[in-house]
Amino acid sequence: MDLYNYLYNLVKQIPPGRVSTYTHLALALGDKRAKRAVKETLDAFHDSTPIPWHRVIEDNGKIEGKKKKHLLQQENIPIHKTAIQKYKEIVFHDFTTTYPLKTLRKKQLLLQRFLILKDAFTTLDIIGGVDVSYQGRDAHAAYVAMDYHTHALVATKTIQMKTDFPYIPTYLTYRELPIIKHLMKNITPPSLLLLDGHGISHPHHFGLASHLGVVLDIPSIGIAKNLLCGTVSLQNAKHDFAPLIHQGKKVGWALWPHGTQKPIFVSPGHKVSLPTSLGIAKKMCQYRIPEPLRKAHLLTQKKK
DNA sequence: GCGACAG
DNA sequence: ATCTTGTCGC
Repeated sequence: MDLYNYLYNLVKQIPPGRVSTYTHLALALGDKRAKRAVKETLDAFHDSTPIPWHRVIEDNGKIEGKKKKHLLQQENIPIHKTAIQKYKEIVFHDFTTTYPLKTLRKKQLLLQRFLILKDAFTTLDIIGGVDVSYQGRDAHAAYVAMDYHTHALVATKTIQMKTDFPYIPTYLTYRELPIIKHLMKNITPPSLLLLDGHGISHPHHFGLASHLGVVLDIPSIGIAKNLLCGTVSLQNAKHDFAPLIHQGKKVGWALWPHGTQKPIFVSPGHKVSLPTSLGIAKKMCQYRIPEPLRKAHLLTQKKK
């Protein structure tokens, strides 16, 4: 799903003499969570695509930027200072759309039925780690495989690819799935895969690590540097970890490797139990970030 | 109640 | 994630 292109086609629907807002476009994409992504996408890429980006403004009718103001005035839109006059009368929100994000959410929930949250792996030899970095729409992904017991480096691979989906909270999978799928082609499957993001500690219990685990059919664990949902149960904390609770259910752990100030958040992806996910994450931590992920991150940075 | 929200 | 320099501390 090329969401950038889908967004561009929505923007093209705004007629001259009318304006729309980041939020209305996000709703037309299917989720108001996409508001930030809409703004960032138009700000960053409007130069490289022929769309009337200047007709998209803030929800309050305020205009940021001289260039946008000038272009709107050329279309006879009355502006006083930074505010559009009678802006509510010219706001366009009657988009023709199929709400692609709603469709993706449904697919996410269908796949979630295949999720297994028990230890369902036979061996534990090779631990893989995947990380992706970006410069504009250019994505670099790296895979690092290490021996679970000796921590010896076993394999690495990096690839480059164009991204067709912006970052939207809770839809991270759809940004990174294409490049990670490509990255994992023709690779000896590891016993288990570490991913940069959440597993079941996700509003719909199906974050990046869970989604990729199911799609690739590989046991997986999510390692996140920030919380997406839930709270850390500090009253149940042990020396270096505490359970992560979301809607009354345990969905992962906050882990402080080697007494670090800021924890990492560990959650089962697929075919791994809660206790096992914590144990493996802890065992792979030489620094704050588990070693296969840390090495993968360094590789993607070097590739740019 | 409202808003924010992994990377 | 990315934009970015020096700097405080083990």
